[in-house]
Amino acid sequence: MDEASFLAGYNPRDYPAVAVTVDVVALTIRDGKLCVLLVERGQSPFAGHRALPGGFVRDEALDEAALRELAEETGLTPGDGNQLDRVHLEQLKTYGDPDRDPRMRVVSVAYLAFAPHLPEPTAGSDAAGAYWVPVDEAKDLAFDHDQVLAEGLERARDKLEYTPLATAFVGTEFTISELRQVYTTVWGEELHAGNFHRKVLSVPGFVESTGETSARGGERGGPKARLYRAGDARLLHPALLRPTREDRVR
Amino acid sequence: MDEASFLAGYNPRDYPAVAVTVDVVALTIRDGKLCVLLVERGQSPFAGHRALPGGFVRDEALDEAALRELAEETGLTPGDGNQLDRVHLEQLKTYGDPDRDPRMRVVSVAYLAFAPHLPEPTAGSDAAGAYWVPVDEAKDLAFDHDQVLAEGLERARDKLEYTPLATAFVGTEFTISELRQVYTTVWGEELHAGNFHRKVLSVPGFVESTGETSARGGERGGPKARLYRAGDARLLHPALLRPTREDRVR
DNA sequence: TCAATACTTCTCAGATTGAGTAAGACTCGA
DNA sequence: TCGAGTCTTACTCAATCTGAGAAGTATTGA
Repeated sequence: MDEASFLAGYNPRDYPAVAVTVDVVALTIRDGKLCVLLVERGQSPFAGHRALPGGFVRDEALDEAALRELAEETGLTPGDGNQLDRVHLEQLKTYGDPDRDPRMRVVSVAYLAFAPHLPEPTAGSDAAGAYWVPVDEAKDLAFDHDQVLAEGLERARDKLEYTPLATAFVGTEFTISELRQVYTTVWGEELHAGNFHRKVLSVPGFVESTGETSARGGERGGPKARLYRAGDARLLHPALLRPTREDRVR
Repeated sequence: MDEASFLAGYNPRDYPAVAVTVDVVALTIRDGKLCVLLVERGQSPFAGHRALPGGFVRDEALDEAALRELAEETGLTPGDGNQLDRVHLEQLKTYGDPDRDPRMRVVSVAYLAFAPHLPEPTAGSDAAGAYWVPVDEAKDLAFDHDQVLAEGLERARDKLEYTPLATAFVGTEFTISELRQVYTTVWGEELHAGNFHRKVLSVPGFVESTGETSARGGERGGPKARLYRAGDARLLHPALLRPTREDRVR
């Protein structure tokens, strides 16, 4: 289509019908593992495969559609004072290869969601077919969802470096250790506890002290730890860089 | 829509028709200024306003649609050995507010393009209505394109820090000074020439020497400079951080 | 009570950064 | 042709940041 016909106005009936959906890569940490929310597909295509939760966009903004899908699959109601209100949602990427869905042209806007510990979706609800799966067991997903998940994980790992995203995985009050465990879980690498501590406290606006102390020490011993909450920084400066970056440079 | 009806199959006729377009934020440096490619709108809505180049997605991948739109508006043919082959294209974000186009629901996938010096689109071609505009003069654009441009610029400024993106704005062979001018132009900040030099050469894979020297010195004096080409790094480590980040942290 | 754990702080050497300086190559205009 | 000004490149140095190790102490489970 040239510029003239573009300006002449839209006539979508001249083009094949396109469906627009949202898919959500919802990540949380359960039992020390990074997990993603998946749904079981009952019907063809990809019957028996698992897929990212998602669905058609209605008369709503794309962000709203993503939050709605997440709410439906987790069984939680947004704005209800539950953990869903603390979920961090951001757009990941849009996937629109002509043959990514065998039935028709589907353009899917993928979202990335970071959540603190959410309850297991309850059976009997709309969310009956959804459950949390450790990311390293989430393979063979329907459509191009393997790729979507992979790109979502890469984005999450990167954002941990230069944004306070890690605080979205813990409760409103947390210890430096809990925060460090988010990093080690998502990155799959151990971090030097002392240096991490120094670094987190030295980045302006990353965390602020509550003045309180945790109720008890670690599971296997150790002293009580001071509690912090997320600060007002939107970017970490200086950033918390991953130790072994050289591998990922080229 | 609940999970059951989602799995039951798509029936897009149950939903309002949605059009999918691509819009391109094409950036280049001309006369020491960061410029964006805009087209003039002749028709309502937003007649007389300028807009980002874009159009409907056909039976093609989204990336292909973006490259095609860019080719049509610049008057260049992809794969033709011209500068278009060196353009770096990446997806920016998808915009889909229900009322962003007054005529119907339009979901637009925005792309960011970084180009070395491209020719001015020639009059008489399809690209007659397109021209390069310094980004600080690109205001009052049609639809939500002010916002799209703003987010594209922010992305470009960020990516200069941790990717070798700057090399996409210069020729295949360039001097360290030319590279530094890309940074100062995009960031709008002066950089210490000596430190920049040291830093660029110390980042593995950022640039590699050609062994050659520029044909002449700077416009107003100075010695000839060594020539480099882009290296094989995809990420800069350590990154080239902007000097005044504190302002942007919260 | 003991051994193990782990929060927090400290130390120290090495690397990196920002700011300044300097030698020499080059351009332009007088 | 010469001199002033410009620019590339390299070097210096103090301040800061980093990674690695270790110390001191509080707390846990056995």
